[in-house]
Amino acid sequence: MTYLSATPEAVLTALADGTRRHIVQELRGGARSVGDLAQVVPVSRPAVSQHLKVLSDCGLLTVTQQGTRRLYAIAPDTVAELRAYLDGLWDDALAAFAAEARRQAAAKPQGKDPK
Amino acid sequence: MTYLSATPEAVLTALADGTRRHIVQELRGGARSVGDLAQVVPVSRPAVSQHLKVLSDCGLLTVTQQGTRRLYAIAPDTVAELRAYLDGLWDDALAAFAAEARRQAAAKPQGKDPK
DNA sequence: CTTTTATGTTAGCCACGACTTACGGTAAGT
DNA sequence: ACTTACCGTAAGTCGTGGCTAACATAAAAG
Repeated sequence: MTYLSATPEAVLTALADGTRRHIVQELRGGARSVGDLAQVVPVSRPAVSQHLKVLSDCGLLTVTQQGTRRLYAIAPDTVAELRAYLDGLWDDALAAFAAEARRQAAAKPQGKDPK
Repeated sequence: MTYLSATPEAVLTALADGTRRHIVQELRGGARSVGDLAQVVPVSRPAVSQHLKVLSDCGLLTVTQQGTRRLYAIAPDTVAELRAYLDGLWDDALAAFAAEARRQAAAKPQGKDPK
């Protein structure tokens, strides 16, 4: 629980399951309880509980206990980390793509424009 | 040239596997061949080929054949689509988080939420 | 045309994980 | 204290998917 280091790989693995994506979709509007989510997601309540454990273990959800109920909500920090991870992927891919385009333009003497 | 990519869900499912993430990481620097990737990834060459098929089927990689070799590269468009999908997923969640923080700061008592 | 290189494809085995049922535990209401 | 509501956990089943090994394919080289 004290593992603050939520690796983007773990978050991606968690988001691979469709039921977990469904749960995250439902949490867009705000925090909700387990039984509340179980009424929307087409699986049993324990299954929802297991998915919530996975999502909170990877740091994507936070838990706040109110009496006998537990409210789960999306953790913005982990979201920001995942976005940064994908941004890095996107930037490097774009640079490589541009380099490839330049190399192909230089190799093909179609317009003779080596930039 | 720009093929229609599959759903972001398929991309997330593809990125769930660690070996496939490893392959994508290796492709950040630019396009590489299958045998070249098989020397870096700790699995057999056919396994790499299967992963590359999954990654290109979901639109995340592009293939360019040069003689007997096949060069795989990251498709920036699909990465951008995935980023947009994820951004749409948490945009509302971030607003809900801010609203929740304000509500908790304003309402001190533990009022039940009749929903 | 035969060989070599580089890759895609298939069959089969095996592990991981998603799901359900059943049970245990905790907090509020009566 | 008893009951009810809400939730987490354990055990077990079963489908999905990743891996290796063996075979098939295509293009360049000789």
